[in-house]
Amino acid sequence: MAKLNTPKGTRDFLPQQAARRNYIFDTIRGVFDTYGFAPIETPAMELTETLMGKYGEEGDRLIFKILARGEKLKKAVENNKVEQSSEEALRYDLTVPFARFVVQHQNELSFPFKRYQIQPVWRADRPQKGRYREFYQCDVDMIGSNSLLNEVELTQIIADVFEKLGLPDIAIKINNRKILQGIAEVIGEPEKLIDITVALDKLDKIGREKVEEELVTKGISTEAISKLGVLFENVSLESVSEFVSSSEVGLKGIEELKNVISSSEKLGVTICEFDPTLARGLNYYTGAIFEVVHPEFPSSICGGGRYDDLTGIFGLKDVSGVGVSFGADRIYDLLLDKELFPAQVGLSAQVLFVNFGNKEAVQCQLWAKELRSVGIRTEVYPDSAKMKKQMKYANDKSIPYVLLVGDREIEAQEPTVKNMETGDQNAMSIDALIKHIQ
RNA sequence: GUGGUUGUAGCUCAGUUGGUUAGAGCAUCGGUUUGUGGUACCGAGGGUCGUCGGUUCGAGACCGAUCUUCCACCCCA
Repeated sequence: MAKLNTPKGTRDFLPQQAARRNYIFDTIRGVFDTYGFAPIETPAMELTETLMGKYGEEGDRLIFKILARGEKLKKAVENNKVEQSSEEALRYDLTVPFARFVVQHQNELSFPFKRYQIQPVWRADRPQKGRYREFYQCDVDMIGSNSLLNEVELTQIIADVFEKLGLPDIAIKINNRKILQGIAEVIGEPEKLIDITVALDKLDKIGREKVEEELVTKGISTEAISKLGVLFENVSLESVSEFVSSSEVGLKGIEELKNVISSSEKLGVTICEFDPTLARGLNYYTGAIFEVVHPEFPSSICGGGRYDDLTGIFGLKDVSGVGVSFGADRIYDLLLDKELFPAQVGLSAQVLFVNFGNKEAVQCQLWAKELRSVGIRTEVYPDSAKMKKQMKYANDKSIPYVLLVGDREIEAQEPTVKNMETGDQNAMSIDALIKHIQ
């Protein structure tokens, strides 16, 4: 057999895996529906210019560019051009395409606009555990409303989704970019917000010294770094509030954060926790930022935040949005590790008709039609293969009832029904079988 | 993009310091059983040892490159 493989970081999904993935998508979609979000879809590829510059330097590098074709490629090669990519690139996430979508269709939408979108995205990243080059994001966003009610609704949605998936032991880590901005202001380095937040994000991972080293390499003054000192020792909500008390933006962030956490708690969502080191590299966040983690999984399984200016880049000012993205592939890996997939996910047919030959198969098709009309999942084996093969097929697919239809059964108008679990079998009319199964 | 790691049958893996025709279990297919699966027994198919190049009389084993896997960075769902 020829050596076959899917491209790096991409996978095939066998029937059971696909069924389990659908279970995740269906669960998430079900929750989104109950909050009144509407589904949309956008193309797998966007114009390169739509994507570039929205994700920071790192993000831009990971965008899959599509090669130019035909004459354009020929010319580029002939002229020794470095740039041989076309105008198109595969989408890197669903949020930026959504912003483009909103601006482009602003006159056809009514605001605040609540949408969800479950589609694959592509990143030219190095694959590792829980990290793929093609993966599905399940995005839910509301745009055109500044209200913190939206943030609260998102924490409810997150809690609902993971409750339904049997994963209540998650934590929603919350921070606010305004607080981080306040910190940057207080230490006198407001321009270095991104560098400071990214470095701070690693505090629990690499420790204070390494963070300070990184800050130095980013050109932040030692004076500013020493001012940060207090935060390294005590990063409670109180200490951070105190730290940013001279910054208007910082205080606003604290206020928003407290509001979201306490409002969520009143609605029974008690898994939110303030994490001042949560930064998230995506440049476009301006307010609340979220990340959902599970103690037994190395990376976040859901993340998002508020973005005030994203549509501004495409020419629509003063429209704020907030949303989160569920990482279906990581959730899949986690559910698999913890063996949390319900057993009935991916059940095949309930009934298989064994095929004895053309004449008998016609009777099977007629009876199968009756069973299907009342919603019983039914197959007719397509070939009059050996009985052993057909029984094995039913056994392999865990089909609980096998129906044998030969001359005797047609004569009596009652198929022989075999219960594959007990091995018992007896003649039964189709009506009796329907009653028995239902 | 940086550093490391992995690759032998569909899957999980053996393969002695380089030495004839590379093995096992599971899976698949066939038979024992032409109207009976899940157990048992018998048998069969399936591998240019990831790929290309090098060292050697001789390479699955050694060296180099490349691809892939996984891991740590970076970043992120």
